[in-house]
Amino acid sequence: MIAGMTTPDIETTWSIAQLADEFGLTHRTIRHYEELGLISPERRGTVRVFHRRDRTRLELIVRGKRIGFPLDEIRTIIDMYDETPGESGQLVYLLDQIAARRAELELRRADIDRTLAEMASMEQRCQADLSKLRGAR
Amino acid sequence: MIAGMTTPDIETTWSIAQLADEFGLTHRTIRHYEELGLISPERRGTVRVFHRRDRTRLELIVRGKRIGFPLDEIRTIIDMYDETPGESGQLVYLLDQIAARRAELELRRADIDRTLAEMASMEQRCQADLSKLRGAR
DNA sequence: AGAACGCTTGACGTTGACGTAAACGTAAAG
DNA sequence: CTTTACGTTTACGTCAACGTCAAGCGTTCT
Repeated sequence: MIAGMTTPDIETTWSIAQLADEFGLTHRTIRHYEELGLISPERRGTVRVFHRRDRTRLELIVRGKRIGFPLDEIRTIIDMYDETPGESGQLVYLLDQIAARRAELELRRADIDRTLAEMASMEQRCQADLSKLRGAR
Repeated sequence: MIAGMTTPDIETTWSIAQLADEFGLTHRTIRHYEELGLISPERRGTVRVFHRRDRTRLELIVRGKRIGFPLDEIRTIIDMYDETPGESGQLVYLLDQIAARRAELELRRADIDRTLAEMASMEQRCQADLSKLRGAR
């Protein structure tokens, strides 16, 4: 009856629409990521076929975006994930990259923590003021 | 000799150049923030004079940018800081805003933590591979 | 007086990250 | 066989966040 509706578990490839749906992206966005080389889905004729690798890369992309990285940087980051450098120089380079990103991330986390702390204290003040108002009524 | 070089402690206002320097921004950027209503420095004639309020707002802006917020959102956030709402409705609204931003921030923090964890494990693997290579030589 | 600073306002340019519209291919369903 | 659904490329548009001149004003140093 409805094709592709049953046994979604064994499914090992995805269409652009499925992934767009799953990650809340548009087709255009996904194609854009391909243009920038963030993903490179298989082509069956002209049609894009996405494998698990593409799916996980998309996952990393949206996470990177939530964190606030630009797409270029995201590419270098997710490229780090599935590079398997056998050579020593490459390994050192990768470790450098990791250190750099890590520093950046920790800076951001510190910023977030401070902001969260300030918001907590703001919330305290607000609720104090509010209960004062409620008491005065 | 050099004007404005001595006793920088008592200084309570700043020029655009000083703040640009201090925060690593350009004049254009600061003016842009003013155009968007993120700051509103005093005008002495045509010249901008920045007070401590503007300075702290700039501080919050750059932090917000590091976190990855768009300038619009940053404005609503820093506006929360120095609003003193006497009315109950405003207080509730502010509390809502705080909750929303807070949720967003915690999501980002979770993303960052996961990424940091993955990077840590990547680093482990890399260093293991590296010491293997070094041992084999 | 004149040159040099520092600051100002336009106003157009650029980059990143997509949106959007046009025009077309393909394959199953009615 | 046409419609419908889903997919494709090409190409121009848009919005945010500035960059980059150009031209001018007001002190201050010389």
